Amino acid sequence: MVTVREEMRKGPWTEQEDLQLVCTVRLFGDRRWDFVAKVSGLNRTGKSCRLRWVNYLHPGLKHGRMSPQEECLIIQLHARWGNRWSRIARRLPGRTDNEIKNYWRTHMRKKAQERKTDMSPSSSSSSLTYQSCLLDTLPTIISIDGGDTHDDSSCIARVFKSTQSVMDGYPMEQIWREIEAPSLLGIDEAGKDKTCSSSSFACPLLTSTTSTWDYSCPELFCKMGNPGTRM
DNA sequence: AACCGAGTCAACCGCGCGGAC
DNA sequence: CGTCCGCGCGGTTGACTCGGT
Repeated sequence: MVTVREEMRKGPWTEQEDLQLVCTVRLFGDRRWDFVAKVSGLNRTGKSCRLRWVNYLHPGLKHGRMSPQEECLIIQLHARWGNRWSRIARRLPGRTDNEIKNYWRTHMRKKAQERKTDMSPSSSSSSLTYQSCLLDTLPTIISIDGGDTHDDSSCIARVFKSTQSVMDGYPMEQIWREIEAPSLLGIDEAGKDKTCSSSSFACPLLTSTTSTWDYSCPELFCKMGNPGTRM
């Protein structure tokens, strides 16, 4: 018997692999990834399978550009929690931590570059700052985390609404310039965040505790129609 | 038409945490 | 109580796309 240890496959997923993974997850659930990886016949690690599922195949995921509301929410939540992408993602239905992380990095890099070339003091002349906006809207978010709000969708709507009104007429340009000092907000970056751990605000389709996901969800197979497609 | 740089996004890696034994 | 193992998270990388020159 030749005991050649087969190399685990890496790199982009094929349509066939996606299909295999989806079938296996349908059968066994999305918790035991090592097991799923084994029984699926995919020559992939459990980790890789989980990542593919969470970031691409999971039903309910949105793909495409962030809406202005989502952008605002990301800014606010990042100011509050820092790089806790998974936590931020739970507040954004259909978005993954990876997506948000990528989005943030892309924009931060861009804005950092812009700032480098634009260090003129006049740029900070505005008396209205993003942080002051944030202080206005923060209670809304905190009330969601802390209070036992029950209706998720109405919570989202409220946050979006309040952020939108506050951010109205406030250029994203300036926002990005000001977001580097979240400590100014008096936010406890140690992030104990006791309140949010029990929050019921998370997207029902995205929470990591969705072992009870309804496998009959038709979206899955809509998605399977165009696996791996880029936008 | 070819080249180049910036932007985007999927995927990998390493680490830490928590549960099982 | 200590060790092992699986999972989740955050950071990073690299391939691909697109727009400008």
